Amino acid sequence: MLTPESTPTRQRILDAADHLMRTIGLARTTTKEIAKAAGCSEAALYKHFAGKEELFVQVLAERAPRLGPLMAELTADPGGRSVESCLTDIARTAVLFYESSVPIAASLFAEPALLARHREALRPLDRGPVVPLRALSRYLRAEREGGRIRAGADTDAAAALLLGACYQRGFLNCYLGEPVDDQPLEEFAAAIARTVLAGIACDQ
Amino acid sequence: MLTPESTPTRQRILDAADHLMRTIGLARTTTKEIAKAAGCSEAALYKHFAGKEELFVQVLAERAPRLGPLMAELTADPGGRSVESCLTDIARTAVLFYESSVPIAASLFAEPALLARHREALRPLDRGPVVPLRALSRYLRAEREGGRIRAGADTDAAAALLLGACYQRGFLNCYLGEPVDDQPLEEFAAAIARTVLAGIACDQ
DNA sequence: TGTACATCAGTGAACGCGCGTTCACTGATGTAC
DNA sequence: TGTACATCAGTGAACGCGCGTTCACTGATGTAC
Repeated sequence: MLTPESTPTRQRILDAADHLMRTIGLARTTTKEIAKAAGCSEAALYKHFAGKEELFVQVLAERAPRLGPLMAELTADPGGRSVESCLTDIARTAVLFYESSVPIAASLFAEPALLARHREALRPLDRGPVVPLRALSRYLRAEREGGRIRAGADTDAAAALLLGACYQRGFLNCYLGEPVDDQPLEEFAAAIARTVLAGIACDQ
Repeated sequence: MLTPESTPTRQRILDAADHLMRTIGLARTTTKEIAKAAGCSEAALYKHFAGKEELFVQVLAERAPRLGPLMAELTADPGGRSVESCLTDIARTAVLFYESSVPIAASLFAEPALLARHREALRPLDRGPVVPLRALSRYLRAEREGGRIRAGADTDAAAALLLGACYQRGFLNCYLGEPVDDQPLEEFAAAIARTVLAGIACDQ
């Protein structure tokens, strides 16, 4: 069944806008370009959205990738595998996620009014960029109670370090348009996981 | 003496553009607004710059804050103070620096053509966002040779962790328009410095 | 069943506005003789 | 010294273009009787 939100044309418009924002940039993503990419008339945009800003807000709400669910999977069964391999998986996933979300998220700084509206949509506690930080800290606390992380370890700081490194790497890859250095992703993920863990793991 | 590059009107235009990009955003920073803020006519902009894009490129080249020099200061005399207090200083400085540079740097994603031109200006090895990462890694290597950092420690990973955490915090403060959490900057800086150091410092 | 009407997604063409840019010009300062 | 001309920073007004948006309309599908 077709709810108003899942009507095919509407979805094609959102897909087209999302794709254009990533490729030609927010500033060049005009109503004309969106309509052309979606295969409809410009007028059709206004049948589905109140205006251009409203359309962008919906793209952000409905097309933004989410790291939360991915991390929930990776930390679902903490007992089965080593903390280090778990953190390595998280790091690899996080870099790729940030690489995909940075181009759109960052470009909002060019339109503060849009950024402000988007912020309102992030108010719910289970949304927004802080969620992964809290989820990782929670996972580390669980491991601390399980005795695999040192008793005095600062799990918030460890989470900020690991995800921060991934975030910066994802951002810089986009910003520089090429890999930051010649270190493969897998190696980077393993190295930061190992190094942050060295500071918080129990001595064997 | 007045070189063509330091003529007063030109400087006022650059200042005005820089200020507007930070406040009303790249998209709303029009030639009309810049001229008004700089106290000159729009036509005057074209006496000093070939066009709007050229003006923005110069703002990026001449007004972008630099973290490198600040870090050079902080790591100038490594012997005198503890590594932990040094890393704490670096973390505090880095968060503030990133907070100030994110709004403009990020908004370039809205105009990929501008981002591409800016990247060319970052080609010199002593410029660009990778410089602080390398500088911090170099400092840590020096400390490793001095015997205050463990022999096997991965200084690149440690640098990526510390500055990455600062970068993400700076970005999120701007993105969310309010502090990420209620932890004061000083506490955050101390916590991540301590935690990353725990993984790489020599056991006492 | 056929017929008359309602609903609805979507269109082509036009609209006004604000943008970046250019033009012919001005008034002040410097310079040659 | 005065005079004639050159240079230069800066201006007000206009320009065309592309943008977001709206308008009257169409053709297909659903519905009452």
